[in-house]
Amino acid sequence: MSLEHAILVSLLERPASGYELARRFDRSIGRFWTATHQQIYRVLKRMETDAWITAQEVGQDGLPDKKVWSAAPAGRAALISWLRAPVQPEAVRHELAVKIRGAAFDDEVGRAALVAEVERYRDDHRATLAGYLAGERRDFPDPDPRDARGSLQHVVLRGGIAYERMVLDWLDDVLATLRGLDPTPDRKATP
Amino acid sequence: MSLEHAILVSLLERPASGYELARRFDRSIGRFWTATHQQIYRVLKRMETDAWITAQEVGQDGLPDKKVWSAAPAGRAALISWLRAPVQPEAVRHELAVKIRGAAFDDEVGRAALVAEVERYRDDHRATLAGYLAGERRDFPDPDPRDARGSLQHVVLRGGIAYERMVLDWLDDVLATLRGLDPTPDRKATP
DNA sequence: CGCGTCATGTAATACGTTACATGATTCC
DNA sequence: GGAATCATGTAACGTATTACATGACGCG
Repeated sequence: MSLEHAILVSLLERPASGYELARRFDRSIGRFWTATHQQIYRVLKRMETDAWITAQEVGQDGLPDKKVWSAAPAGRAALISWLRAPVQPEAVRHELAVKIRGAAFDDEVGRAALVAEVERYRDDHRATLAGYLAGERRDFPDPDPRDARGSLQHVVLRGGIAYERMVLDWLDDVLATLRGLDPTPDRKATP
Repeated sequence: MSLEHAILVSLLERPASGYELARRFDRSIGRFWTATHQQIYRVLKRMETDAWITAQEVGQDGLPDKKVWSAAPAGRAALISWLRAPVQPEAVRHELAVKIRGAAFDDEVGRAALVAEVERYRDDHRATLAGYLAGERRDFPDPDPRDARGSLQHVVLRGGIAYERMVLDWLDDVLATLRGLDPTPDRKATP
């Protein structure tokens, strides 16, 4: 597991409150690691008892105080030891692929619904790609290879961009395939 | 959730015992949905009580009897209603991306270890791609657009192939980036 | 004055992972 | 004779998701 580690990386990049972390997990870090605020608060609590992070209370004008968390030396050490451990193979969960193979057992109506869903899904990914490209122009207009942190953030972003482009091409392939099918459902398995 | 649905698609494609399903989830279906035998047995039990699937006891020479599961009409109906529901956005978990961004806070030794890990990871993905391409040559040597089931299985496989190619290209980019870094860890966050 | 956002949580339930368990067969 | 595979599970634990809860502030 490594929500802890994703949080440590984020806090090393810049200290943050639990709420701010949750928003980062909705935006930039969410590109490669998702988490909800409930998970984050629970893990922050555990990390504090382990002395991986320390809080600083910060008063705000008109808003309740917030606890700004920073990575402590023990947290940095835990992160580094995890960084040097072998990468676990990813657990793949691709719901759309299940639906596509399932479409063999649905009829014309269901296939049309799936085509519409794939188009909507493609629109989402187009928007994600546009957001990544805008972020790249904003954050990396003039890459500096001596800036390790920036170079690493940039290569992860390029991975997101490559992923989205691949998905968009594949979704075009999926749509062409779905549209080219005979409209009769496959009933071989239940005659 | 949709382990149930992945199982239904698999059983509609071909009835199977729990054990056979677990092996499919290690191989072909595992490309886009992973599950262990413990999960599968638990879900099969639930699906049987819901009358989504039915078992047929099959005796085997020298081996214990096996229960061969098939999708029942209620299961097919449940699958079709799920197929027509909106696709949920995927929850992304990309451990390697976390490690890459974390590498900004590790030193030369840690970066070298990460380079070695990325190379190993790239070898795994090369092997996966080779396996997909071999499967494509074996199962789809002469695609027939009138075969809906085959066309849909094939487009999902092409998605896997496109994904692996994208990952391999990106890993080359990652390696070039890691090798081009200044070997000093980034300590701005913990001065 | 109601809605959205900032900010922080608890509780219940569902899901996933790891380890353990059993017993037969086939292959080397 | 030992290892691997077939076949089916149970138990314990940890993680994730969903719903619920609270309260202050700012905007229109």
